[in-house]
Amino acid sequence: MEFDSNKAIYLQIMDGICNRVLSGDLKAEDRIPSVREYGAEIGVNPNTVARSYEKLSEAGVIYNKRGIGYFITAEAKEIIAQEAKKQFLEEELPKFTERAKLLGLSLEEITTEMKKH
Amino acid sequence: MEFDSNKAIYLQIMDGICNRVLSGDLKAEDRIPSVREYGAEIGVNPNTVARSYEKLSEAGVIYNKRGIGYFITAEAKEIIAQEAKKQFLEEELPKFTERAKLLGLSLEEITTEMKKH
Amino acid sequence: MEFDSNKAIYLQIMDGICNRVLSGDLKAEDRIPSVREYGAEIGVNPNTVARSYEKLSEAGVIYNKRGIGYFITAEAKEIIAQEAKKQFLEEELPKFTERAKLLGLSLEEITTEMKKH
Amino acid sequence: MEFDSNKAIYLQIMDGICNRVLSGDLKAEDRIPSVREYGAEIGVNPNTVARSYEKLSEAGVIYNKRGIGYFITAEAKEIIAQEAKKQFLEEELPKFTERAKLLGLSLEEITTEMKKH
DNA sequence: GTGGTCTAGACCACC
DNA sequence: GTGGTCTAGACCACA
Repeated sequence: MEFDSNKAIYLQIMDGICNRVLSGDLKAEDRIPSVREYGAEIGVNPNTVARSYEKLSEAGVIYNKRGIGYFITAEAKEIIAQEAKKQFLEEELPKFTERAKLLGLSLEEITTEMKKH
Repeated sequence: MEFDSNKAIYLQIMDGICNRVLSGDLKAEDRIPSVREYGAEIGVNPNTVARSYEKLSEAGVIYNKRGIGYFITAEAKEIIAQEAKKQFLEEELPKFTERAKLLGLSLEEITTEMKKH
Repeated sequence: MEFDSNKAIYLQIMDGICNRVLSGDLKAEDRIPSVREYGAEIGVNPNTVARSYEKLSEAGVIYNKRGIGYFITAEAKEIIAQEAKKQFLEEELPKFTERAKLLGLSLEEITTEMKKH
Repeated sequence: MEFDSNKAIYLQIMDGICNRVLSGDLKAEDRIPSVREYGAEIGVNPNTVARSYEKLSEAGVIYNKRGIGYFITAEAKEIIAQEAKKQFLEEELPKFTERAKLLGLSLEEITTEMKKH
């Protein structure tokens, strides 16, 4: 797995799991790999994976069954979607539009460009 | 001057100068303040300002006249605009659209939202 | 380690690493010492070593794994050789020949002299 | 006049005058411009030009007639040629050949390349 | 005055 | 442990 070295790895791991939940790849009660397993799989220190899991647990996206592993919560998708949507509309979108404006890109150019993706 | 503590000061200084060039406030051959002067003005260590200047110099936005100071290059505006546009279209926009797609937002919703700003 | 006081230490550190890559002493994916370690070893402030590493990183000769250290890139040797050759043929050699011409030295004299070394 | 910002301007001025003597453009007893004149001509602070003239005087390449100006000495060409030749053969040429060797360039390649200039 | 370099020491996030 | 950033203060060559 490749990481953008400009962003903390544990955050990128969190994003990866959240995105898999959003996309439906991970569903409620699915088990995710142990920190050791997952760390080995993506070539990252288990401590770093543990940090991601800890944060996700705090957020209510996953929960721990002692001695068994981590599982996706029933509310995970909802939590993530809600949080993500809010942040997207209130922070990312305004920043994005302002930046486009500064660069002299019109709304038409933007939408044209977005359709390519 | 206020700085966002989430971003390195030297980067924010660079951004500040680039924006002043983009806005036309700084023009080709204009001299920018000495590292000591500017550092005192914005309450930052001269070394930190020097770091910004060095980076901008490498980027071709400013150049140095020995013993005199730093000056805006003739190509500064072009370089900055080009770089910014490239980064926007190749990195930010794709990330943005992908994120919107993941959140289930349609192109119409996005554009509606963008028009508000 | 000894340094030529006419040249910035951080440049000499860079040269040292580049030469070790060229000679094959350092290969792709090899780890180089941490800034603290290397600084202590050669009697130089870690900040100065860090500056060298940063520059080499920008040049694509080494890359950083967060929290782990710096490693030689796969393209390092190629980049260094190419850059060195380019600089030699386009800058040093012309300067050298012009200087020889100005001093009234013929090509034969030069080559004879060069064979001695 | 253009200067390489990596080398002190006063040294570049000295080189320029020495080269003009070597090439025969400036001959014994020729007057060179006053520091003020020359500074204005090449866009350099007169102090900097003065520094060059001072160094050249020390070296015996030019001499001063009080109130009149600076003149090329009779021995100038000889002094420069001798000094330059010595430095060239003992310092520049060995460095040059070693560098070529390091880059894997053969003597034939070098001479071929030199003939182009 | 200008920038360039270096040292020493500190704090931080991250692994 | 790792590097990234910042401060403070120093010395230097140069204009």
